Amino acid sequence: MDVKDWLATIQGTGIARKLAAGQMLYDQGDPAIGLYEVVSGKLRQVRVDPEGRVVVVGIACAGDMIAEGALFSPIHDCAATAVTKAVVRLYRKARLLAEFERNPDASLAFMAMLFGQILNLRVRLERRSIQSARDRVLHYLTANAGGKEQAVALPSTVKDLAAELGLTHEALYRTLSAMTASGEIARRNGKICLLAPL
Amino acid sequence: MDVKDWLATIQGTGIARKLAAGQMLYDQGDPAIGLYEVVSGKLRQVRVDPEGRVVVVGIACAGDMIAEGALFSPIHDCAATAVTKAVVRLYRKARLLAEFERNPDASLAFMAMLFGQILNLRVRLERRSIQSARDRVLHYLTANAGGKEQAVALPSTVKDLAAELGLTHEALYRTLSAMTASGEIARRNGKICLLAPL
DNA sequence: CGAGTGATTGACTTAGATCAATGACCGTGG
DNA sequence: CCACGGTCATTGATCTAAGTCAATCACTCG
Repeated sequence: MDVKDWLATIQGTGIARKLAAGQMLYDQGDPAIGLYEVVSGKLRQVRVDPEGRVVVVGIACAGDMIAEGALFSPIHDCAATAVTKAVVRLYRKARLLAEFERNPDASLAFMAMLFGQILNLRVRLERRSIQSARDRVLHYLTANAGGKEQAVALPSTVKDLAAELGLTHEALYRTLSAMTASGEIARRNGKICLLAPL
Repeated sequence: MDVKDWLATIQGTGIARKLAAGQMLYDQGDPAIGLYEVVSGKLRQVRVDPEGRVVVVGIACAGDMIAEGALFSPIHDCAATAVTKAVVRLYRKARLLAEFERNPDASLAFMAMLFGQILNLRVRLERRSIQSARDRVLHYLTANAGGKEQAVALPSTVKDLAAELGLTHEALYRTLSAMTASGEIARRNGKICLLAPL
């Protein structure tokens, strides 16, 4: 059983909320009342570390869940802001916990979802161990390419992708240009296509 | 309820196994039969990515759990090798799943543990967004310092720490030397002490 | 007692960070 | 409707921190 299936079963209990582009859903440190499913649009999750540096934790798209930590912590450990117009659905802590009490399959589905995130984080961390900007981009593309012709839609802006890859946006632009010039990739309306090596 | 408490309740079901230093517990791709608790010693978890690069996923010490993914995947996604002489306890998949069916608190404890890992990974990822080697080291130290005088025991070798921080070992040695010289840190028998700024 | 590995330091090079400037685009308000 | 402020995209020039190559010493293990 998948989280989505299971969420569907308690769908009625979710409270929908609309966000305008740029609107903040919650801030780091806000009391956590539950977790959210992204129904449409994109949200940017951001953490600021003790020294004041800003780190993009991730970009959540339709279907993703955010703030799972709400179940285990009284406050949010990162902030979430709508990048585009967005709709989210809130699932209250108490209700979810009750569901877990009652339905072990739901628990398992939730664990699997959490573990999926762990895997995702591991891959992202692994990527940061790659020195070369080009190889890092390639790693990202191969890990995320989908569809008939290997294409990746950029999560939000190129700047965000740069942050995700741990590069400055300038370095990423340059790398992307170089890779386009060398025929490794092609950019088509907001997507990056991975071209097969000859 | 904490995972440890709960594990303690089913302790009897764990199967202990001894490892010599350097011995591999399981390899990436091996069938996963369950997850392990590290009873003593240290294990290094390593992943090799499709291009053949080696990435240290983490160093597990006594009390840590490894291979949680076993519950959700038929094979191991990384390899685990004993760094020192070590003892691990195996908890079989089926038994854990049965426990989850029966005891929702166990499920919750397990989820909390998984979430703890997510948080840990997030912090590590965040650290990689820091440019300067010095600041990265500082971030690591402040995040991990414990005890009366802020000290961090290096997980295994300095080389491993370098990998964890995403630096070459040379760069780390130099940074550590510079920081020692400037009085920011002190090194005492395998520990790094964070010295308060004047 | 070698062989293998970690720790440490030196010299040199380079990829990417920084600083800087420009054009495109978008929403907003007068 | 258009001017304006803001942000993103893109490219250039410069600089430096960290990577790379290389050598040495210490230590452990069979």
